[in-house]
Amino acid sequence: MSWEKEFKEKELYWQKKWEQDKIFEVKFDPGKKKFYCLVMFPYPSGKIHMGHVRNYVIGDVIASYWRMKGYNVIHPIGWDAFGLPAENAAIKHNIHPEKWTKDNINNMRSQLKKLGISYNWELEIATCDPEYYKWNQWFFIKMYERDLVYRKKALVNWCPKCQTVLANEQVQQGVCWRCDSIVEQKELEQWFIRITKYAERLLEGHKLLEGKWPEEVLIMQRNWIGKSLGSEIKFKVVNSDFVDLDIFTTRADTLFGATFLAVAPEHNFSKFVASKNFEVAYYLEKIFKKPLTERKLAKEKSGIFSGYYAINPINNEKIPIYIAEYVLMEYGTGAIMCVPAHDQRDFEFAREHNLPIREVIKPISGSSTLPSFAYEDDGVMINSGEFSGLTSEEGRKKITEYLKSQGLADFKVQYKLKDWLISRQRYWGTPIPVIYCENCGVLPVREEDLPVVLPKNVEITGIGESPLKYVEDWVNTKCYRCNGKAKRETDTMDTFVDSSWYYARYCDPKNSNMPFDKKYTNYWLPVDQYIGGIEHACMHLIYSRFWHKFMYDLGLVETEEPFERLLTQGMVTLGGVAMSKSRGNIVEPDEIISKYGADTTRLFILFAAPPQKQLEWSETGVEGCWRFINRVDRLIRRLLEEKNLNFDLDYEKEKVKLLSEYNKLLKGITLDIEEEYQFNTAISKIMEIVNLLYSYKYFGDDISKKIIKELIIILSVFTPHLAEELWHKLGGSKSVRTEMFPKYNEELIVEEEIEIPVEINGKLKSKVVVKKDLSEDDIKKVVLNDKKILEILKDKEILKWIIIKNKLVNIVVK
RNA sequence: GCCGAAGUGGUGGAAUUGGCAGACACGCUGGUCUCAAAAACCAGUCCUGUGUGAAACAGGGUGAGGGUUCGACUCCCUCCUUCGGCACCA
Repeated sequence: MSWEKEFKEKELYWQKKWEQDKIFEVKFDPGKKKFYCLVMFPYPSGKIHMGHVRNYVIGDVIASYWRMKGYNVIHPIGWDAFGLPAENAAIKHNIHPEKWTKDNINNMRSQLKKLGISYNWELEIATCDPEYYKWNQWFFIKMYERDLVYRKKALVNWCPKCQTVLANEQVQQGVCWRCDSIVEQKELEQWFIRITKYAERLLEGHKLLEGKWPEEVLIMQRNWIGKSLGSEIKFKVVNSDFVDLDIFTTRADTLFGATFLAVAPEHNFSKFVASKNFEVAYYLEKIFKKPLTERKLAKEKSGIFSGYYAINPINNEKIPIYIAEYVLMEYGTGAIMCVPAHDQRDFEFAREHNLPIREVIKPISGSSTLPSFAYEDDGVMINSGEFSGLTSEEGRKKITEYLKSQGLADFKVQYKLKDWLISRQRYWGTPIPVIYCENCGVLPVREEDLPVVLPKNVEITGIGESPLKYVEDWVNTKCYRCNGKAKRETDTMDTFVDSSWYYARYCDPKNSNMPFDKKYTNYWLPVDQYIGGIEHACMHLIYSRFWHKFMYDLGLVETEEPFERLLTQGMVTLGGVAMSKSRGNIVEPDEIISKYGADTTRLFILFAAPPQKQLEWSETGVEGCWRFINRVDRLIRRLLEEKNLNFDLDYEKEKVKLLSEYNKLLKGITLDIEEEYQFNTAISKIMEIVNLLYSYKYFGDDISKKIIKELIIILSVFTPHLAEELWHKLGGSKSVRTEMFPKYNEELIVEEEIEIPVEINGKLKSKVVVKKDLSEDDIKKVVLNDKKILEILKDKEILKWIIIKNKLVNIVVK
């Protein structure tokens, strides 16, 4: 049998052995310091891809390292099992979503096991399991009780031919993915979670994460939450039943420059006007026909005069009110004051509709961009009555305070973050636990009636309304209050709900009385290291932070934040672009593993790039890693054969040198893993250790034997199968993965003599060897004895000596 | 448009955070071994020039240009390119 084949069989052998011996089994032990290593759980799409492999291999390095540092490590895995693709598969292949999902899970589980990752499989969960989603429903009810969920009308994508709601990903360039009909917008009553109530706390929490999460992610979240400090100002509407319009602005200092108001087409004021004015009604109808996405992309500033005027509260000026497409209903109040001189959008609108542009802010230094463009920066107020002369910053405060005293304004904090729409008109998700009673109205399901189990006897065709609507014996139920007729909510929850708290469920995955027992979560949480793709920066990582804070408020968890440290890994690419089916540039993990084995695959993925960066797949690089594995194997064979050592006089010196080099490298490896996640450089240092051993003159002595033993332990973090095999070859009886990671010994890093570079005017000219910590004067003497330096200095005048001890000498000459 | 990250040999990537640029690999070239090949091993490999049997030496070089400094891949300014996020947020 070839060695490759033999090695691959060895891998399977060890995987089985680890499982049998339960060496990774989780041990709840409050007396021991813990480490929670979590990778973002996969969606069971069918088979694992290289991105998964990278994610899980990185996770395994971290989990293994801390386990071998003596921490009690929890390293769970599970399945984000609800979602649309299962329904699409059902439509396409006439297979039940549950069957499709479970088949995929079984397949992917066995694929994952081939990687030799140290998971706690006994904690495995799947979110489509009623024992799991029961608690989604439970949390929903707790939120309902605390007024954190509510129902309101919202737009959905509607295919008029299929008579069904479409998810955003089922709308392709504005048409239905199945029948190519043009997609329409339709209003439906839907459930929302009041996440905006937590906006401030989500921002506050960032303080705890600084330095532990990638700065980039924190910035993305901050922008997503989008906090603005401003003012809400009342404008009275002249001669109408509509008394006033509230507007939000961050630029109260420009109030004197407001020459008109604009309101969103969806605003009640617009509807009010449309009811009286045919032209406006026609305009709105035209606007509402356009899909929302298209409207948002429109560059021209369309709008129509409402026929009404408002009173600017600061100067009692009468200004026209427009209905304008560019005003968004979902932000602020849906109405704005328009200051064309100091806002580019208002400026463009004013130009198109011939409205006056009045300058009220002058730059403090430099010149204004007017009249070509709006001047949007802060400055000094002009043409602003008694407020003229104030800076923008003072003006915002003074004007708002003044109007506040008249009851016409107040300071206001605005967020871009919107409430979380969780209703999905889908089958394969958590049923929203609500019933609609003919007498009692909307009622949450009682806790004791949970879970509301998803019925299995459905037909999924992709046509018609939500599949659940047609399951009559499920939809029709009784009201627990009046015993009258009631219907169940047929919408299911967004799958981001499932992934918002799964990390806590892992701590107590089989609990049927509560989501989890605090006894366990208080020990295991927070997650010490979370690993996943950066694409989750804003959705998943905000939702789960919110959910955690909600659990904190319920008293279920003790920490403010769920994830202590975050590592966002880069994509795996081929030809410089992400692997994808449509591009046809996919490398199948299964094929690579069966060709080269798991260890080679792991090693390449870790070695080819630092984890945060993009990783370009390279078959030759993989082969190089396979050769390295062989090189290590040969080293151990050599050790077992080696004999007849002649210890010469230089033995002592060589030994000290080897130990010094080794400890230096080991120190580097430790720092690379622990602090920098630099697995690529950690591996390069391992390679250096191997090279060092190969060239060691007294290979086979006690020192080299000891280093080899430690080398194998270090290797077990990266290439566990190889390490286990070699460990046993050298007589190990227990698993190498349960050994302690070697500690470097600073004292053994001895460098009595150091070579330091000598520069002249900053250019490297020579090198001298000196004793460590030699005094500056003595270094000078050595340098002035150096032939090359003397030659150069012959006809030069020395201006300055720069001597950095043990590092470098630079002579400045003329 | 705004925010962010990055730009280093033929390639992936290093550089103790301001101190010897190119570690460790891949690839390539030459050699050893072999009937041959693979593997392995040894040597070379940033560019240019002078030079030679081999060597050696000089100069240049981290996207471009400027600056700070004895000294810059690293800090500051301007610009270019690539990638990511947000995008009429008042």
